[in-house]
Amino acid sequence: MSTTSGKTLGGRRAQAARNDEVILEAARAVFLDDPKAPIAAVAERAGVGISALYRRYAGKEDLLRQLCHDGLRRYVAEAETALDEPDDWAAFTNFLTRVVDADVHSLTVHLAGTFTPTEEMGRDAMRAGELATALVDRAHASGRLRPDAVVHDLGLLLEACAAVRVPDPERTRQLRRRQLAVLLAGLSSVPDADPLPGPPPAAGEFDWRWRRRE
Amino acid sequence: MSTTSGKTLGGRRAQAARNDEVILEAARAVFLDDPKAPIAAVAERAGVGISALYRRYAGKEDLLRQLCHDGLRRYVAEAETALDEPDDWAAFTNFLTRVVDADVHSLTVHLAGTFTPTEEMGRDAMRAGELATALVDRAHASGRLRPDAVVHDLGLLLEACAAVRVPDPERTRQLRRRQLAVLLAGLSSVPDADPLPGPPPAAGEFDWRWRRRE
DNA sequence: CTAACAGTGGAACGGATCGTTCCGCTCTGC
DNA sequence: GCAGAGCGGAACGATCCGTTCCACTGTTAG
Repeated sequence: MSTTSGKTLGGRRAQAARNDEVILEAARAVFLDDPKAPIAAVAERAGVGISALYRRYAGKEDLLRQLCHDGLRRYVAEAETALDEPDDWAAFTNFLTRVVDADVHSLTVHLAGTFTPTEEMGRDAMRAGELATALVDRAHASGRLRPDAVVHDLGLLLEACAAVRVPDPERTRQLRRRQLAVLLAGLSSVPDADPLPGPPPAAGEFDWRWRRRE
Repeated sequence: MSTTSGKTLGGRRAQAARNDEVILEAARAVFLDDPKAPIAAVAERAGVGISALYRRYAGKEDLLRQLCHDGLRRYVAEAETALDEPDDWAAFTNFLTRVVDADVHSLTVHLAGTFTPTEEMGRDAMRAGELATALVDRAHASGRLRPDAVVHDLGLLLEACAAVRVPDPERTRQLRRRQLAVLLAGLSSVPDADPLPGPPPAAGEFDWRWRRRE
């Protein structure tokens, strides 16, 4: 193998570099399945020892934080991509489909509270909120989103989809798409529908998860 | 206080009888909030010692089983009540509203797997399935339920509502009603709607929770 | 060729949690 | 007044889990 500082590395270095990916992937899979899985489960799933984990992350909290932040960035990225779509309603539905498929909700909200967030995460979360608002505004403009739906109804919607879980991941994805279809149908404007009940979900009502667990 | 074997008891006996209720209520509240809360939390919430608990139940599993069975019976009772309603669609929606309000789903599905079920529970679960099917059939007959919705879509729906959680219980109820409204709107038949995607949820797909945790 | 070392596996440790038991106390019912 | 039902809560033992530590291995610089 090449030993110089070229692109491809052989031996230990290469294995180490590959482990970076393998470990992150394993962590995603494990914590997606169970937000409070032990760290040893991640190592086992990755097929490495525990040391390989602690060499890369200061502790469990560090790993969780990174994972959550990745999820948040994914959310923002999907929103930005969706905003490029010319059709207002399609932008809205495509965004939700992508986010549900990627299980971003489990990576962000369900992991919150298990670590102290960074300031950058706060900024990203704010940006995420702005982008979501923009998507909802455009969906309203298209006339296909029922007028009494608000941004924070997305929180309910994503929670509902993330709650669908069966052992098989692919089947989970299918059932979530079905759930999403029902919810989107329910959020579509129809001539004379009863208005949605109760005070609509408000800004701070879902932040409680982000506060440090007691 | 009367000491004879009349209806009202005074002193210790009365306190003990009252504790029966208090403890069950506390257990419901605690395990509804967190399915794997420690038993001590129940005792604390009830304002009694741990002994008072173990005097009534052989162990945690016993308590959980009873709680879950109660939830199942409640589900059946609500379904039977709903079936008395003449209007087919109203029977369907009223049933769901009652079940969601009572948080029956958290009492049954979310507690499953933490104990070995009894045969009677199996029978009740089967009866619950039959009643739910009857309600869905009538809803279909009314023409207001979209034709491609199936019984087991109720599982998704209830899961979605149970997933809504905020610290305040009353607010939780409001938000769940809103979620339910969206879902019911989505399940309502409209002239030319896209069919729901994917193979519909099937019979055995939600039973995995009832299998003993590995 | 070899000494230093980055990278690793996994045993071991210490703390936390939780179900259950047990003992001593109180107050009732006879 | 006494036997005992009912109870509070400390104590115990079993897990579980995050983190540390050490011995080992293959690589790489010189």
